[in-house]
Amino acid sequence: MTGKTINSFVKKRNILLILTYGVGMAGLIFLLKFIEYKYFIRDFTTEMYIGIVAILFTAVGVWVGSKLVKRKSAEKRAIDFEADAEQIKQLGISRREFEVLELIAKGLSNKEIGEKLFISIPTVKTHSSNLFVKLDVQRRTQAIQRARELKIIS
Amino acid sequence: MTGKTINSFVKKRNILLILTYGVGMAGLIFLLKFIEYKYFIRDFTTEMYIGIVAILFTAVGVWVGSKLVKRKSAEKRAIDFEADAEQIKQLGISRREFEVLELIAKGLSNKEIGEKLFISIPTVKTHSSNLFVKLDVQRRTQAIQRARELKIIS
DNA sequence: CTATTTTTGATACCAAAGTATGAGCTATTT
DNA sequence: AAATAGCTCATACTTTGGTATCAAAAATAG
Repeated sequence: MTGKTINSFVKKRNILLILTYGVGMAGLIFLLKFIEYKYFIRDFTTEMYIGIVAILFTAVGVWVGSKLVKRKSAEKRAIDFEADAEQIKQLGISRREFEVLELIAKGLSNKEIGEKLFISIPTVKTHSSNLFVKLDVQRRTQAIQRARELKIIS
Repeated sequence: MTGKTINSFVKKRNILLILTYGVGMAGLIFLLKFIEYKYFIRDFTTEMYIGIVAILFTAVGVWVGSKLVKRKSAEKRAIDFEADAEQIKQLGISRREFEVLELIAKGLSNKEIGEKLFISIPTVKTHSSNLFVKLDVQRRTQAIQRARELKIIS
């Protein structure tokens, strides 16, 4: 769950992607050569031929470009999501406290949180109170805001 | 601020975009022709020439593709943002109630909201209470959650 | 100009949230 | 075995939040 693990994962995926594109492009060139020599044998003028190449490779480029951008934003999201666990540990937030935080952010009352986690209201209050100290806030609404800033909840 | 206004705006932008790309491509083709006839005059083999065309147009395509995707997501965001005003009116949320909602979401207490808006605590309570009815919630934490779902706040 | 909505405020009361303190229990680590 | 950390719960108290009801300016629409 460390940054290095995810980074190497992303690198592997990118190498695969580039390979795929490379093979695809080579295939396209081969296809063009094949068409040129086997079927039309110079029936097309050089201009037309170049036009076809330009259109085809523009299309390939558009596809690659959109893929790359989508992948980039997906990586960004992955990195954002990863920041969570680190932050939680760094702030010393315990497992139970985090569960309470999530339910607070969902808008549950202390009573509802207690029912959902099978603990008493005083216990919920203890957890939330400790949580607020660790998040350096006074109220649960602030805790929601803060936790979202720190990306420990969505 | 209506949907139609934004849609026509977006259409205009897209037409401009396509024109720009078209002119750019035409310019590239012209440049290639220019190079072909004025400088190299068949010094390059057809294969090399096609290779250059393929690489250039792939690059153009990648650029166009990424631009298109970025524009698409930007439009999506604009549409999401527009949904706000509509929803707010549909729910009958008043200007002042919305201001209170925003400050609640920022984690402010009723007292702090009152100070910021220069109104008394009872007034803040009146607004928030009416707001909760319109959002169909019981607590301010739920209101935050609900308002985010409805995209009337970020 | 009048009708209506919005905004403002008060009072009273109850519910929920938050703090402080203390304490028992259970793993885990040293 | 002892220390540590996390989870649990209780009691008491204070603060904040939320509802209900009423009412009066102020702004806006018709």
